[in-house]
Amino acid sequence: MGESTKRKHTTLIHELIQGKELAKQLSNLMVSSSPLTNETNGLLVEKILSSYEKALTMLNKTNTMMDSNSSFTNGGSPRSEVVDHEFEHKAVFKKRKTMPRWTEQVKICSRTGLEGSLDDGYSWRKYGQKDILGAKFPRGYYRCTHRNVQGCLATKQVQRSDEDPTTIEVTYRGRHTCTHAKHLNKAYPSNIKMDLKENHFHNDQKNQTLQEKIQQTPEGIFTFETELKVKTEEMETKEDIFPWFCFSSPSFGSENEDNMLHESMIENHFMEIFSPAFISPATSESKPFCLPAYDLDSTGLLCQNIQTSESDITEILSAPTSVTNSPILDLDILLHKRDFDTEFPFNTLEFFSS
DNA sequence: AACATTTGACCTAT
DNA sequence: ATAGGTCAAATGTT
Repeated sequence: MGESTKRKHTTLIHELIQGKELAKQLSNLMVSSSPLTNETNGLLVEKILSSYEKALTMLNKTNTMMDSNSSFTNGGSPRSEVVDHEFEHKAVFKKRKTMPRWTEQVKICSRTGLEGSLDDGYSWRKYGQKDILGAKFPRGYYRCTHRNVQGCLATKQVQRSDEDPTTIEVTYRGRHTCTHAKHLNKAYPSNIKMDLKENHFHNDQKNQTLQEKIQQTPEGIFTFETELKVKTEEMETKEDIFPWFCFSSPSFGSENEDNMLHESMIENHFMEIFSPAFISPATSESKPFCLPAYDLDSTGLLCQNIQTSESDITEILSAPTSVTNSPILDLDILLHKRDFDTEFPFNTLEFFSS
């Protein structure tokens, strides 16, 4: 590469570094004010810094390559595309490492195995599963559904705890930058109780299937009594608290978008408390009171669509995402959970202690 | 067709 | 070398 081009590159890098530093200073200034009211701004700064970081990384890499490979000067060549993908790929690993990370431990009722709180208000897509050395249960890897569309890099890992199989450890990485988070939907009216009571589970055929399926469940995970407890175990990056951990925010209730998220999050949690397994709105596209399609994957966790052959049980608890033909379960099921318990007795403790 | 999960291969960090 | 994390082709579901 020519000397003048190289000098231009150096200047460009210098400018980028300066911009990055300025963004950092701005970020520091913002920390002194209320971090919650500044969440949106913080996100913005985070994005700015990330852009600078990316640009610098790419420039540095290009510089190195230009030095080592003088023929590599045509930016639009197929080779450069390959290289770009390489950057991207490596950047993913690098970025993951520096991303905010925190773990939430979700306690599940020993009798249920169903955990509504795994619905954290965002839609996730499973992209991998791994057996972890020394761990009894595999770890599931999830990324934000809107990653491709909006470049949202949030991911989570979900794994059932070894010591206490009634606990599920969810490790989040990265903050959501997408705007499609389900919790934005205000599809759930506040008069939940009334509306729910209007829906009746009166499909006897389905009921029969339910009984059969539950008895077939090898691991006896399901009952219809739920109870949940969520605790935040670890915050590795305190400023990157997941929105719905911020219930005590003094600014809660104001009109900014973030706080509206909080509000609907609480709404969702309210729903979950009543019926985590059945009315959790995790993936349903704003179709109130229709069951989302849920499944237990081999990590023992709820996931969206029902495909696992082992999980025939999910036919019971799943509903097509289409409104028109959704079988509807409602609180009646919950209200009659005792009936279910006596009708389909099985011991989930056995499962969890195995 | 579009979008989901599964799973073996591959990549990176240690 | 190995474990953990991610990719992507195959496959399933709606």
